[in-house]
Amino acid sequence: MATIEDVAKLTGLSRTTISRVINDHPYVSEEKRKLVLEAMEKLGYVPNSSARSLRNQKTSILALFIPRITNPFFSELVEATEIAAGEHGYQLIICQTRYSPEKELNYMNLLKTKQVDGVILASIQNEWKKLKPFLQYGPIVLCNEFDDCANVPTVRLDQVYGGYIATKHLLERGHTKIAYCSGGYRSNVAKSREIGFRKALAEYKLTFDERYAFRDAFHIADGKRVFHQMMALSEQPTAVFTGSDEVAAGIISEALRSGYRIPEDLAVVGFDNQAITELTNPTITTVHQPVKQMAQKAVDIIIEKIQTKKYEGKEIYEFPLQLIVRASTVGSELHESEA
Amino acid sequence: MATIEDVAKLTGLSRTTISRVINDHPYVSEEKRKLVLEAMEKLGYVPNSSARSLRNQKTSILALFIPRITNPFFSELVEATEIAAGEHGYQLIICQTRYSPEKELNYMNLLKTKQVDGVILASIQNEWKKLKPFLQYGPIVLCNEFDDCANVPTVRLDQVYGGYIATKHLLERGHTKIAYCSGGYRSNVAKSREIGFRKALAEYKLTFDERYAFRDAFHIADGKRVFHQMMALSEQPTAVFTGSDEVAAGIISEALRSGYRIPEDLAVVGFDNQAITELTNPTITTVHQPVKQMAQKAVDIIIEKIQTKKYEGKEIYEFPLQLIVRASTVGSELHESEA
DNA sequence: TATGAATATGAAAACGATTTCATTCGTTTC
DNA sequence: GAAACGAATGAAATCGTTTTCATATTCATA
Repeated sequence: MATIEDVAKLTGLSRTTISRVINDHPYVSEEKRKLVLEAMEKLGYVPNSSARSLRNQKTSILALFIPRITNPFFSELVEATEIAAGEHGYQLIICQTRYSPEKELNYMNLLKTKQVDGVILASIQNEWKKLKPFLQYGPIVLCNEFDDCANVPTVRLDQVYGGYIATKHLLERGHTKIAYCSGGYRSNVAKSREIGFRKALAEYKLTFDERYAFRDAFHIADGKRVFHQMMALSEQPTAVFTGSDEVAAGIISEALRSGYRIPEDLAVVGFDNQAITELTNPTITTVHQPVKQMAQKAVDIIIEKIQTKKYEGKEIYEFPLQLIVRASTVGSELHESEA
Repeated sequence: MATIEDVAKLTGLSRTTISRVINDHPYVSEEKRKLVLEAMEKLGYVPNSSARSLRNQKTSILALFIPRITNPFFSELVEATEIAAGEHGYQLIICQTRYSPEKELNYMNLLKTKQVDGVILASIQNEWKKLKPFLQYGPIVLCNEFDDCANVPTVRLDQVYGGYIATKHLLERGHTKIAYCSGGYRSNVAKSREIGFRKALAEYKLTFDERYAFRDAFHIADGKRVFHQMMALSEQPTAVFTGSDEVAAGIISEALRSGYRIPEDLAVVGFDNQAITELTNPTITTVHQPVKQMAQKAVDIIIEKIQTKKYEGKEIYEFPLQLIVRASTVGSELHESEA
């Protein structure tokens, strides 16, 4: 492989001048610039990234932490983040923690060893005090997931509101026995939605019933399981709030198979507004999350932090959620989207 | 940030000895080793990745090229590849070409600039002669997608067979008017499946009908569109082969909504064996692809190539596909999986 | 015509690791 | 008792850039 030294030799110039041409620095005569560019072309020269990273103390790589990419919500987040990073000349390394605190800490060493310039956490598996020490090595930005203790920029969605509007929608339609599904106990996203859920119940003078709570539902298969668990209860719920469209779809699928009518026997609300919501019959009422905007903002912020080198300091950027009403809650009646 | 020099100073030893401890080299007394480890701990020292990459001429990063990650097939591939890479101490950079030849070539510079040690192509957007020159900079391994001209290791699935068994299944059930859906004209995966499709037709003395061909179907929405296009034909097909479960699900969803019965009025075969196949009612007959095995093999191969530094040479590793029979082709009759 | 910019170039020192080559001890071995 | 060998250590070169200085030239200005 040709190095900058080879180009220097071929042109009879110094490495300095070659470097100036590469980096578009001033004070290079047009004559030499041409000469250098030709030599680079001829040798097939291209600057070595490792050498640049070492000298410039930056890698132009970001790390994105997610539990697993096969969750469509995170697929969408990765897609948007990769595109946004690319627009800034950054590459994206994927870190699947698979809900393991150890794996998460292990991936954090990417920051410590300077293999990446910054870390975007879209999920959090450790207490903040375990993660905080890494801040001395580079910026950490929270995106989607959040932590009240974390003194770093956070790009998030108003999940309390999301849980609230979805639940209120069910309450307005007369339901009083509403089950609650979420993914994970540790997640503050899930906790916030539950707060919104409870808030809506409270407004209707209802209390949260722990028997109706299922906090370990992530996939389609979990939805199917939960449906049967719900139906095994002495007092069956007439509606269910879920933390993801996959879970909602699983519930609906199994309910239909068991001869239940949706939404007459069971109304279902999903979350995420995935393509799957338009697939089932009935289609799924859900909450739309502006993932692209969130990802774009997170990338903008982290690049700013990389440049200013100020990593600490809480900043919250919050985007709104939107209820999308479909047939899984309102049946064949006329329905419309509401904000 | 502490450097190796700081550790050397604190211990009164040379950089050489510190490096020996870091890399577990022989000829370091137990006494000094302890001393060094303590000093590293005390200083919070950790080796700088860029410096190591430069000196060792390796980054421990792989690049994975895919069209877009929100396609569940590629999500699954990324998940498996990231895990396999991690087991070998490699990180994974995601490159979404979004079906653009220019983007693909642009990402290829990661190899040229030595930002990654190797490239795994799970999709191909350029003619091989455009990609071949990059082989001088590092290994390229094809995984899933393939190209007859490419003189590099290829890990693939027997797509001709996949197209064949799915189609034969429909033929055996008496269908003679079978539509064909695939994703992309450029893909050799799609082309191979079509060969298998045609082969099965030929065995039943049937010819391929171009009016029944839809080669631009990727997503759920495409499936819905295709359903209506099929039904607008003067002679409507009674069965349809699709290149993805999403498309199959889209077709089924729209068919049911239009009052068609599946499979009585229209039998549907999907591809990929995604979770979605168990969601629809009826469940979807599909072709299972051993994605994890394929990803694991691709990673093993590329790491071997990185080590041996021999990049050229065709090697084909092929994994089998398997038909999974479900209700979208056999209705309520008793059905079973066949190999 | 001397003076001070502005322009153009290069030598050498970083960046932070690893590796080659010497060197210094002990210990065997003949 | 000298030669040979293995263990333990360090000085300095190296990986391929960028940047800091220093120097040389040109050119306008007083």
